[in-house]
Formats: sequence, C-alpha cells, structure tokens
Amino acid sequence: MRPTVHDIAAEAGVSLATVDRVLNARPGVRQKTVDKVEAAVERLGYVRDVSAANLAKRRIYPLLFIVPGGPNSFMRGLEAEIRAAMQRSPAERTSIRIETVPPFDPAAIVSVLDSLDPAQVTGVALVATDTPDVTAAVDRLVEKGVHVATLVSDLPGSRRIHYCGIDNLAAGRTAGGLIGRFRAGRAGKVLVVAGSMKLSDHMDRASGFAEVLNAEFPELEIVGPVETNDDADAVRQAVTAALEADAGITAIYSLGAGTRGLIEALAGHVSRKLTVVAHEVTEHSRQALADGLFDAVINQDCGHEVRSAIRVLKARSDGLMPISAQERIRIDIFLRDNLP
Amino acid sequence: MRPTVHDIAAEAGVSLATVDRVLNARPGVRQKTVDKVEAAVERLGYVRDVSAANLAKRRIYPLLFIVPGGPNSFMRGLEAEIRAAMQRSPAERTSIRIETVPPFDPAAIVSVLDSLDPAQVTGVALVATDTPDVTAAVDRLVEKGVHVATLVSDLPGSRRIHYCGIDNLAAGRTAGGLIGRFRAGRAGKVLVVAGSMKLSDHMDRASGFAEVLNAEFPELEIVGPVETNDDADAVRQAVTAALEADAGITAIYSLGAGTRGLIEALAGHVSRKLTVVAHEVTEHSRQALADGLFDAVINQDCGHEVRSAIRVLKARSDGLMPISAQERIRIDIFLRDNLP
DNA sequence: CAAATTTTGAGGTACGTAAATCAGAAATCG
DNA sequence: CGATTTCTGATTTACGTACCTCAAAATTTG
Repeated sequence: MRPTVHDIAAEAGVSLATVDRVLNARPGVRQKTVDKVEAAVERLGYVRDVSAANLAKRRIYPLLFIVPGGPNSFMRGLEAEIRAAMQRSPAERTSIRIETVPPFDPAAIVSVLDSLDPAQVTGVALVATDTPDVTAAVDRLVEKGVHVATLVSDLPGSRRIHYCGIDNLAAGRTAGGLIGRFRAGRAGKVLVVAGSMKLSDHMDRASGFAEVLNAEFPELEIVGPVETNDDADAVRQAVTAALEADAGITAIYSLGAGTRGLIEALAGHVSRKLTVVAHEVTEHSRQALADGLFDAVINQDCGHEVRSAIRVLKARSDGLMPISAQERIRIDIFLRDNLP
Repeated sequence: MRPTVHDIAAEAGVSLATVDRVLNARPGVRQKTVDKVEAAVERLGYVRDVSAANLAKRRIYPLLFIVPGGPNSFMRGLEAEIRAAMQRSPAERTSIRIETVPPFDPAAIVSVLDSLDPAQVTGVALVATDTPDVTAAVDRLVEKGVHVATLVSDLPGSRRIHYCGIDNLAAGRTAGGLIGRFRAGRAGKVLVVAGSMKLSDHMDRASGFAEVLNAEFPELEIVGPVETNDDADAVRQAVTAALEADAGITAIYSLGAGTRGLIEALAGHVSRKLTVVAHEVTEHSRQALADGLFDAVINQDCGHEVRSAIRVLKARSDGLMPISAQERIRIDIFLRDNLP
C-alpha cells in the first residue's frame, strides 16, 4: 500500500496540518519541522496522489493556441490536433481556445498577444514569424506573467519558455543526407524551394541542408532557395520555371509548404527522374510518395507538438520546469514503405 | 462547470444510485430508466471524472512483462523502459513485474506462462518466439482470463489481444527502399543478416525486404539471409566470411541484433564503401552511424511499445477495446543527421 | 517573567465517484 | 388480488488531498 499524508504525519510525529503545510510550501513551519517531514517523505517514499490532488484543488488551465489560417495543409492538421486536445480537456483540466490569424502577418499576432488578459489565460502556444515585433510582444506577455511556448517555428532570443518543434537545422541536414545518398555520387544541381526566410524554421532547414551538401556531397550544387510564401501556385510556377531553365537540376528539396504546387510541377517532368524530398506528411505528399514522385518526406508529428506544448505550459503554470529531454520532437522520415 | 453524477440524476429525474447503476453497467435497472439516464448524460455532455473515479475505486493492475535475458542491447533497452514504467506505477495504478527468460528458449516462456495465477496477474506482455508451444501456452493463459499482448515480435494465430510493435513487413520494405535508392541503380549483391527465422519479426523483415528488391530494384541480388542467433561473434564471422567470399556484395541489410559484430566485420572492409542498413538504435549503431559506417538505422521506439502495452492491457482489464489506430508503433529511420 | 509572536495540532469540509445497505415502490406472476 | 420479484431511492462511507478555522503550545521578544 503506498503511503498517504496520514502515514507521513505519523512517521514524522507531526500533525496532518503540518504535513500539508510542508508539502504545499505554505509558510509558518520551522525549518526543523520541515526537515522532519521531508525525512519522513523520503523514508516512506511518499508520492502525492495526483488524481486526488487534482480533485481537491479543482484547478483548470486556460490555454490559448495561436495558429495561422489559410489553406496550408500542415497548419490545418495542427489545428485538428489542437481540437483533439480540446476534446480531452475535461480529463486534462485544460480549457483551450484557438485563435486563427492571417499567415505571414506579424502584426496580427502582436495584436492578439497584446490583447490578452493574464487573468484569463495562463499559457499561450503560438506559431510565430521570427520578427522583432513578435518577439517584443511575446516578451511583454511573459512580463505580464503569462507563459509562452513557440510551436513549429521558434522565436530565438525571446523569453518563451519552450520551443515545441523539431530541430530544423537537423531536419535540413537530414534532407541533405538523404538526397546526397540518393544521388550516390552523381553530380548535379539541387533546387531548394522555401516558403519564407522570415520563418526561422525555413531558414534553419536551408542552412542545415547546405551544410551537409557542402561538407559531404560536393558534387551537388544548390540552386536557390526560391521563396514562394508557401503558396502552392507560386511553388508550381517557380519549380516549373527552374526545371525548364536548367537541365542540370536532378534533385529538389522542398522545405516549406505548397506541396500541391510542387506535385503539379513534377507531373510535367516525370521523365527526368528527379530525386525529391519534401516536408510534412499530408494528403498530397502521401499520394506523391505512393506514386513514386517523392522519394522521401520529412515530417514532424504535430500531435506530439501540441501535446508537448500543453504539458509544458501546464507544468510551468505549476512552477515546474519541463523535462527537456522528454519533450524532444523527433524528425520523422517517411518513404512510401513506412507510411502510416 | 462540467456536470457531475448529481446533475445527471437531477436531469434524468432519478436517484444518484440509479445513475451509478447505469454508468457502471450494474444490473437491476429497467431499460426505460437506462434510456432516461443515458439521454441525460447525452444532453449534459457528462464525462466521468477519471481522477475521482480512480480515487474511489482503488484498483491496481498487476501486470507481468516477459523479456529475453542475455546481452542483446535492444532487449536491455526494452527492460530499461519497463523499469521506467515501474517508476511511474503509483501514478498509473499498475504493479509491474519483470520475468527474464533465456533467449530463444520457447520452453522457458511456456513454463512461466503456465505458472501464472490469474488472481495475481491481470495482464501479460511478452517477447515471444513464434513456435506452436508458446502459442498454445498463450491460448491457455487467455482461457484462464488473463489478457496477453505480444511485444516486439508477434504471435500470429494466437489469442493475444494486441501486438505492440512495428509492422515488420513494412520495416523490411523500408530497408529495401532505402538500400535500393542508396545504390541508385548500380547492380550488386545485398547480404542479408538475420538472427533467427523462428522469430516472426525477422521473418517478416526478410520477406518485406525481398519483396521491394524484387519489385523495384531488380539490379540488386539478395545473398542470404544468414542466421546468427543474434550473437555478435556469429555476425562478425558470417559477415567477414561473406565479404571475403563474394566481391560482388555492395550492401548489407542486418535485420537482427548482434550489431557490434557487424561493425567489427565492417571495420576490416572500409575501402569497399558498402551501403549498410541495420536495425535498432543502440550505443553501437549510433556510433556506427556517426562514423559513416552505417547509412541508416531502422528503429522501433521500445519506450512507446512498453507504454502502449500497458495502456492496452489496462484497457482490456476494464473491458474496453484498445483504439488500434492510436496504438500503432512507427517505423523510425535514423541517419547520422537526425539521431536523437 | 509576562507579553507578543510564531508554530503546531485538531478537526472539519470539499472535490466527484464508487459501492454498499436497506427500505419502499413498482411491476409481474400465479 | 395478494405474493413475489424486480427495480428504485435515500443515505452513508470511503478514496487521498487541499484548504480552512480556531485553539493550544512553543518560542521569541521586551
């Protein structure tokens, strides 16, 4: 039978009230008594029954998720995962709200952040563009006592408590490792297609990719990155133009969204047997993998990211530090053969 | 405020006792009344407070894990994950015991299974050799009312309720897809190294691998599989012998354990620039990836598998069906660039 | 040493559910 | 129709923790 507060009280030779004061760090207990209680906790191996504690202190965590709107499949998937988390709200004692903002619009994010009432929200998770005004708004919010976590794309230099997303530098390196190995020493050019260099995740992927190609696969030359604002039509046009202009392109790394446009562009050049690596498993990229149009897709599990964000924000609201190692998001690689 | 059983009782116009009978499927309630209560639950959107319920019914789930002993790094990692789950036991209301059996010894597994008392154990998770005697012992145990889940390697045809592991056919296909693409059309032979064809996971991987190579990469010829009983020394000898005997081998797929032996064998043939894909991230394989000795490692997250097994066994003990989709274990691919 | 202050004890209520008892009501049967 | 049997209501206790009050004890201060 695992020990309860009563056992601790008996073991330490103090009253239940004192044990409670020590366990919950309430004032009015002599250090000597604190030590006695803590020793008893140690001896008996007491651990608080979280179910009972949650029941007694009927605390709820009001959280806000800020995500870009628009047709981006990945973001819609992310939103779906947040809604799934909302379904679990009762069990997790959370109260989650979603705020959709126009994509690539720092001002909109700033305006949402500045309008928040710390009394109404204990934690915010946001997909942010890495611009100084957003960073400043995050810092203002943190100053007001709200905990902030970044989602998918980080805001380095801000006072956010945690980044819930993959290591995009490593993701870029992984793409480089894949394409390099897939090309197996054959010289050629690699077209890099990005969404926006205002997004730190895209920046990082491009750097990581270039790093590996330069170091390990000097026979491959990078073309780009071309920026498309993650718009499918822009991607289609950019890729089509590049392929037609340069017959030396033998591989494509698409590190942003707008995958549909990439697929449309590739459809016109199947004979070139391009090596293609893209990001995020969506309906489109899944089909492209199955069709052999893509060789690999690098993915981040946005369900994990959302759940991690919730855990981290809750923990911080309770004054606990998140265990970073446990919250690491993995870089998934999918071929047609291991698609879920 | 979320509704409680009291609200349901008031809404349905029945007593608390009746609500309790309906919610917990206790007998002695007319269908008409059941409907009334269920309608009220529906209307108010009642969901049971799991914390409170767990507190009230102080149920614990006695579970048993059966894992092979021996030096196999992967199995030791698995055991470590089980021990980590034991640490969380208080919070999860489980009481976990580990039974270590000699590897590749069906009789030992059978003897453990047959010695179990259904009153002492509600669920068993085991890493099994796919032999008829083990299947029969599992079925006997299930007959006695104990829930059984297979871990890592499945026991198809048995009455186990769930398999907690990766789709090994898909894993083999993935290895085939990787090696095929890495070889990029260059003809050659691929040495396949397996542990034991008595393990259904090894069987499946070999089949999946062959399937993809035959269908998509006819320029690659399979040599083997050679069986090594997952013994590192046996692997070293087998690989060394094969490499020296056949200069046409350009790739190796190691689908079992004994990775240390593989690395030792490769060390003597670095000049051959072999394409190597192995299974399971361990200390050794991690180093081999970093050194460029391995091109990719396919991994199953044994932490996930253990946690999934516990969820599934608990759910079944409560008479619930596990949600299969949620319990799927992913096939992870690691290059040196995305190692965690 | 008395007064003021701090520390501790004793006891209670609450959270939402589970599970039990027992009496009374309603339905069913002969 | 009365006698069973089946259902339902009312009430109670318990789970382990949080949080509250009030009084008593211990300690410090003047």
